[in-house]
Amino acid sequence: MAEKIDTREKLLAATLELISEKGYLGASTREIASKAGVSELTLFRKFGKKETLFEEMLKSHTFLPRLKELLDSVEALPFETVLEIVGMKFLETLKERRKLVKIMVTEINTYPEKVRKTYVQFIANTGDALKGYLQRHQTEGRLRQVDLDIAAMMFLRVLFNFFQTEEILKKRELSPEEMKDTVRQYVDIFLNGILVEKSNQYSE
Amino acid sequence: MAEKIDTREKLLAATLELISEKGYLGASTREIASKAGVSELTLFRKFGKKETLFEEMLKSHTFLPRLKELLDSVEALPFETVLEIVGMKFLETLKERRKLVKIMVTEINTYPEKVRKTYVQFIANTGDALKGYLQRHQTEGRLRQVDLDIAAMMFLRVLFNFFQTEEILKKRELSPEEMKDTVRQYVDIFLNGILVEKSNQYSE
DNA sequence: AATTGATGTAAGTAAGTGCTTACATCCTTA
DNA sequence: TAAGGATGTAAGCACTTACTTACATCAATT
Repeated sequence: MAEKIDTREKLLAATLELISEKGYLGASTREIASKAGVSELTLFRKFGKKETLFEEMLKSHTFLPRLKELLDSVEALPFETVLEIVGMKFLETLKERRKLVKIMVTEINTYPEKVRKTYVQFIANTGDALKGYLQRHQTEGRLRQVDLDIAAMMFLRVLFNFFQTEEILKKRELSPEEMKDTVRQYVDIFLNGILVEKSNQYSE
Repeated sequence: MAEKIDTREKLLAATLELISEKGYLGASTREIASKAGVSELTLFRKFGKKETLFEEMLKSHTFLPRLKELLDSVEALPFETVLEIVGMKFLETLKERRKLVKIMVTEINTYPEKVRKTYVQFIANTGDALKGYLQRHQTEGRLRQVDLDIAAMMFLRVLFNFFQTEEILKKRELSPEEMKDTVRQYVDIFLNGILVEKSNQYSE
């Protein structure tokens, strides 16, 4: 009877989809059940109430920012490259979890703590990992004495807002090339901003 | 009979307040009218339907980013100071329009075009003004040859996301001192990132 | 063959929603 | 003082919502 799990997951997927499109209040349990291809009663048998369904969906579609491992593997590469890789990975994860990101941004009113938790789990964790990487280089004198909490978050804030504006607000699909270009330009400015020495590759 | 206008404005204010708290669907016309201290019927007599009320509210609470004038008046000051002033002004405006900002971010699903318009009107205009300022200095060789559209927006994105995370997501009241400190650190990195010469005020 | 567990259909409930209608009460202006 | 316009109260309508109850189906397990 493998349907048991399957049904649950179909419901969770439909919930993610519909709530990201219409919001928590706009997505009715009838429609969610219908999209999942099950009866509404099944929805209530599995989750009891809509609120629980929403919570379970948030739990199940969590971010897994495996950035620490990634950073270890690219540590030897030049600064610029590492930041570009981190930036791209960050944007790609946002894109992959597009619907969840939209819900996070949109449903702060619905269940503030749960949504906040999901957000922090992803953004703050990524920020910490990035901060750790920068720290190693700061102690070796390659970076200026800026606050690395602020600096790491600054980098992610730019990317997050870029994603939010283009993909969520403007409903525009970002191509990999456009993402890469954009990340490059942000990295250029950001890196120059925290490096001790100018790289000057753009001097005319 | 000055009440005519007063009633309208009380309704618009209540709409802003309630929709920012509970979302468009969560804020009922009954509750809006009650918060405005008028009867629900009055609401419908003035606005016909909820959708119109929402639209009028968006129109009435528009951003007026008088940044161009501000930039003219501080043009002679050092770079760092100008950016700090612009950053603070930007954050202050976001704070002042806190509820509207929240609605903009939250209600993309409700009326995408209207919300987008409100957003663009504010952010893009501020970005343009800032870009103009930077451009004058770039042509005089003080700034590196970075794309100034990207650069100006980068600065605003950091601040917007900072505001969004702290004030909206974490529901934390930012003090002027904290805002000033934060802006300073972002300006420091950003400015170093676009300047031709290092300012080096942080070298140990 | 009997039992069990997951699912379905169908009908319904209580509450809330946006919005309307009918009628009354003011206050201001002519 | 009469008229008009803005507001109010009250009732209600048609609809949707989250959620429930009663009963049936059907596959896999025992």
